[in-house]
Amino acid sequence: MPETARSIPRRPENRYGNRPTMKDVAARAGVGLKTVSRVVNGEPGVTPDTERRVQEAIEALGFRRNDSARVLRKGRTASIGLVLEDLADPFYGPLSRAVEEVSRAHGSLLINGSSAEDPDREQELALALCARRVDGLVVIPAGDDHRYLEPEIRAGIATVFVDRPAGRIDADVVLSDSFGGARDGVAHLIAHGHRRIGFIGDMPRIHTAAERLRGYRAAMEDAGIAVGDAWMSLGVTDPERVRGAAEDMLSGPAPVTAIFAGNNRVTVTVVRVLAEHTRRVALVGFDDFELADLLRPGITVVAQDPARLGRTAAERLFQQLDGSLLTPERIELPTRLIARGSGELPPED
Amino acid sequence: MPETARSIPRRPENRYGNRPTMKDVAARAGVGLKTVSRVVNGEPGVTPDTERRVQEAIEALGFRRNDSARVLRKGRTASIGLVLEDLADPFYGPLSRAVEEVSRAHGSLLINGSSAEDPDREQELALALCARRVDGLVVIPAGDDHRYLEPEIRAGIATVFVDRPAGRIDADVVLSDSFGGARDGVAHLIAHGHRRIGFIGDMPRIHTAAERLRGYRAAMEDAGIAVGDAWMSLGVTDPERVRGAAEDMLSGPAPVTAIFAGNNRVTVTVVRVLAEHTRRVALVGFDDFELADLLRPGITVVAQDPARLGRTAAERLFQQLDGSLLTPERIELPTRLIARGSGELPPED
DNA sequence: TAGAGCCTGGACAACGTTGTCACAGCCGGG
DNA sequence: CCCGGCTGTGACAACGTTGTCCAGGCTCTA
Repeated sequence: MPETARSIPRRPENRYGNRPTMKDVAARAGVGLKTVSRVVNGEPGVTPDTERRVQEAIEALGFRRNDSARVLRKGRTASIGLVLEDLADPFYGPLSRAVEEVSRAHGSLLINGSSAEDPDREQELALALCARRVDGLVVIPAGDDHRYLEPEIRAGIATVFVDRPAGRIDADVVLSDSFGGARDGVAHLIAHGHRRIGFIGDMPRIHTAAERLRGYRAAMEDAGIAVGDAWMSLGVTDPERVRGAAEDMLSGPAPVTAIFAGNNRVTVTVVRVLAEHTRRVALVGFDDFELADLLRPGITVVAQDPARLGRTAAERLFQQLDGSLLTPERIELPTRLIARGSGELPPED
Repeated sequence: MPETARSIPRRPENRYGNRPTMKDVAARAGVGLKTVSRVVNGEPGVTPDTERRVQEAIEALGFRRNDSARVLRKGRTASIGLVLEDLADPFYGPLSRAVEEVSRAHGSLLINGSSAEDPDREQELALALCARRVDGLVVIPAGDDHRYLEPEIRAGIATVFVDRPAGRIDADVVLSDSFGGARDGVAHLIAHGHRRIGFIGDMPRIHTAAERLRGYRAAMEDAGIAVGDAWMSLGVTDPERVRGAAEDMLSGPAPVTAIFAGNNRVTVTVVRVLAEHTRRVALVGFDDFELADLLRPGITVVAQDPARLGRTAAERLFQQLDGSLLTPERIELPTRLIARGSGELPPED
């Protein structure tokens, strides 16, 4: 009596391309399922001899534990998510690398994605990561309303925001001191004799951009300088428009003699524009960038420490996970002014 | 008779901090488990009225599907892994961003990690990703033996290597034409009159480094120039030693009049060294980098297209997954010489 | 040598989801 | 009025692992 296909409990080709499971290993080694589990996890209570047999079977079958099942059972995924603005932005390289290092030190993997500065995409990404049940989330906000994360946080997903604060929820935040940095940078220009100082920055709906603008205003006010109508350019971000904004400030009857650039992309564009002018215009940029010291003159910058931002955030995340359940806090890291020449040029009319 | 604790089927605080499950949603909506599943997955066959009730329950409880369980059941994780050398290296930013974009277009998440150029760490990472049952793997090799991936590939994990070839296994590979690029770059220097040309590159055990060296030798040989003993520096990689190597080539009785730099980190260091010398030395670097055009002179480079590398690799990966099960192939992308000044300087003794 | 205690190993349920299948109710045609 | 099919719904098993618990065999002591 041949067995019919019907009578065989279907094992439909095991969709991971037919991977061996612990059951298979157990059968081959002639031991129980749990014993294999113990060997795989290095749990005690297995005779050396049994262990060897199991190891051989694992080797022979090419078994690798299925972490999905493990996660389902244990509830911890040993992975954290990172939502950033753009993986390709050099500012975020060291930041994510630092997050990764800390994560690795805690035995976690890093899952990440770019929001491309789009709030909807940020939300979509963050929630997808939550559906994977990452243990924690490091978010560089694109949007300004993060209430959508409330149920997740309540459900125990650790969360830290970096570089920009969270919107409308109470959460851990790690920031650079954008206000103070910008104020110092502008004050530096003022100290070198400038009065007509331009500011080019990102959209003020971005917190850091707003803070830097505030720092600019504060420094000007401290020096008793009234800000000219045409000295500020807000919300321009693509190179062409930054270029236009810079040209505008540099022309007219009373052109600026110095420019403060709100982030490194703006700085670089401004450097290009200034290279085309004969008049020497002073420049201080927010954010350091590679080769800033090699240009002539070197570019004076207000430097953040992206690696430290990332490290601090990630460490805070794992503190949350360790249960040292601190109340949400706002951590501001100091910036550092690096004088390289461009910020020390005297005014030239 | 009060129920005793024993008699209650244990629901031990549900370790995801107590997340609602489909069961909870079903109970609340007064429907069956499977109906909730149907609603969540947008499957047909649910009355609008029932669907509304379920949606309300989902909303009220803050339910989010547990993808771990889903993965366990379905066998596809909708995520791919990327093992790269260093997240913080600007060369890999656009590459990983491109992989991410393609991945996203296919509805997959990206999990990544840095090997830090350490073969063991590469293996550890790749296997950890396999244990998570990523659907596919994009690897920038650090090591030169990838046989450890054989069981995984057999088990159905799609795999593509980028930037450097796989070692000792037959797999898809996407590369830049390092040999041709280096040959062209060196030929460019020769065309501008140089005969004594130095080469500073990475360890020849790295395939790209070896290929670039080969390109250098080929160009020199084509021009009938015998390579001087002191003209080559291989395997130096940290800035201090690159600096030393450059200084060595630039001193002595017959110093080089031009340098070919094997990758962008070397190029940048060489730029720094040359800036300290009065003698004008020509320079061509492999890899483009931001601001190369702003330096004086601008730096002539052999440019790769990292985004295209990443995109090509990721697309190939998803082709493997789609089942258009092409045989492993080696794809070489062309490089492009960008003349900016430093490579066109005439020899100066 | 019997009993207590320890050590090794295995049976079984549970994690939260989805695929399979069956069933109830309804409709229209014969 | 009956029957076949169609539609919406739910019960149940299975995915691969780990935690719990118990059994059997061993050693050690009285």
